[in-house]
Order: sequence, then C-alpha cells, then structure tokens
Amino acid sequence: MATQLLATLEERGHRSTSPRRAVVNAIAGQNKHFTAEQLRDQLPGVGRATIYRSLRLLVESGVLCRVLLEEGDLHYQLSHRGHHHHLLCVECGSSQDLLGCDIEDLLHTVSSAHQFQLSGHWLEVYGKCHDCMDRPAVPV
Amino acid sequence: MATQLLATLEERGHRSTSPRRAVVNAIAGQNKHFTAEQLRDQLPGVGRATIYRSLRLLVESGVLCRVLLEEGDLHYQLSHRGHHHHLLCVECGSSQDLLGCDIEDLLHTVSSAHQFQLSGHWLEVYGKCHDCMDRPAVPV
DNA sequence: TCCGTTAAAGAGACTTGGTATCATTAACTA
DNA sequence: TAGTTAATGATACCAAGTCTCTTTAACGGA
Repeated sequence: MATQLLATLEERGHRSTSPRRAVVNAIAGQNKHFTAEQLRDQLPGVGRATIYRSLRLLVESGVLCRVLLEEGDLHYQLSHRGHHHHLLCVECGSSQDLLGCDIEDLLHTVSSAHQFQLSGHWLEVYGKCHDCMDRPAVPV
Repeated sequence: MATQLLATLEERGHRSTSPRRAVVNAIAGQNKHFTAEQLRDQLPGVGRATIYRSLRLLVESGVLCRVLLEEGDLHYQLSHRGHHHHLLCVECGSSQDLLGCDIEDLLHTVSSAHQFQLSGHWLEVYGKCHDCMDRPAVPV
C-alpha cells in the first residue's frame, strides 16, 4: 500500500525522501479517516510543514481524499481514485467507499427542473456500520 | 424577514439586544451565502465574539444553515427549516434550496446493500444558475 | 417607572489548523 | 561523484473561531 503511494508520487516527479516515506507509511497504516494533527502526533520527528505538504501532494494526486464529518470538520482518508462517496460510521469512525455514484441521474433531473446546469456535487453519508449495529452504543 | 428571525430568537428565550438586531438585519439583507468575516466587515461596530455567538444561536435555532463550498470552505446562509439541500452557483454564489430530498430512498437502498444503517447525509450540488448560464464566464 | 437579576456585549488573549519564508540538507542525474 | 534543485525544518505568520472576564443593558416584578 505504502509502496503504491510512493510510486504514485514518483510517477508525478516527486522525490522519495525519508520524511515523505514516514508520512506515507503512517497514512497507509490508518484504518479510518484522520486529521493532519493526528498524523503529527504519530510522527514527532517530521516537521509540521512537511506533513501538510505531503497531504496536499497526495490529495492532488488523487490517492487521498477529504471527508466531511457531520459537524463540519474535514478529515483525510485513502481514496479510490475517481468519483465516489463515503459511508461514514458515526460510532467507530470507519468508512466504506460508495463506488458507482448512482445519484448522478437523479441530480441531473432535479437540477434541470431548477434550470440549473450541474457541474459537481459533494455527498457524505452518515450512519452505523455493520459491526457497530450489533454492538450497543459505546458510552462516552 | 429580520423581524421573523428576531421573533424566533425571542421565542427561544433570547433577548433582543441592539447588536443582535444589527447582526440579524445584516443577515436578512444577504442574498447569497456569506462568511462570519464578511458580516464583520459590514458591522464594524459589533464585537467579533458577538457575531460568532449570534451565528451559532441562529444555526442552533435552525434559521441559518451552513453550506459547504467545493473547496471545502464553510459559509452560512438563511435556511428553510427542516432537511434540504443547496444548488450552489459557482459563478455568482447564489443558491437555491432543494426541497423534498428525493435521494433519501436511493440512499436507503444503497446503504442496506452495504449493511449500513443510515442516519444522515450531507449533500451540496454545484453548477451554474439560470442567469449565469446565459452569461459568458466572468473573467477573474 | 425604578430595581435587581442575569443574559449579553466587548476587549482581547488564546487556540487550532494551516501557509509562507528562507537557510540548510539530501535526492537524483549527467 | 559533483552539481542542481527539490524537499526539509524552524519559525513567523495568518485566518477563523473560542474563552475569559469585566461591564452593560434587557426585562420582569414590585
């Protein structure tokens, strides 16, 4: 996984440096969405600017995407390339990708009814994943 | 409009103070989504904290809602109460509300296919409004 | 219509999340 | 293996928003 990410960066002409490898490894080991600050805690040896720069690079390369939490916070997570959406579990923070975005058609219909020329959309879906449905709510 | 907003606040037990009236008036005069800072520029006489407090109050009261721009910035705008989405014009910044959220059904189907128990979603739609379709793109 | 209670305001320090600058370091390539 | 240049890290800066605390003023009751 980490190797794949690095390869993507190299394809785009970016050097494989050791701080960058550290960031990419940390990201590859992440099983849910995360923030830049969480990454910073895991990588005390890597400069703050480097972490933000790497994140931006990975987002631009399409291997990392931003997810919007219900409260409006932006997190990051590994991404399928191309257009997709997330099923975000509000209990455990895990997320599943929703490939094949079927809502396009619906949106086109609705938009033209409003004389609106559709160019893009952002959708996040919140709920409980299979594992958390079976489990009683975690006490806070 | 402004009077309605104030009435809503009073119903909820909040006092009608003059800074608050100023904020509410400024919001009522807004024809597109806006940021807290834009409001601040319009209301140099009102303290920063007061503006943020008023915005929060109005969001909690459901008369103001947050909209997410394509780049990830959060803006505010007057809201129909209840669940709805926005058609946001990327040219002029205007927005239309999309009442009757037909995507619910679709999301339910997709979610259960993923063994996911839906609890909410966030959708923003971007494009060009009717007026901007007729107009050539505004040079930046 | 005045008074007391208490919500709200304002000033400004602080926090969070991120960017810009710039001298130094280390990847790559000729 | 040396030179070029991208990348790093330290740090200053910035933007958006919250917290604290003292002062002000709404407004309900006498």
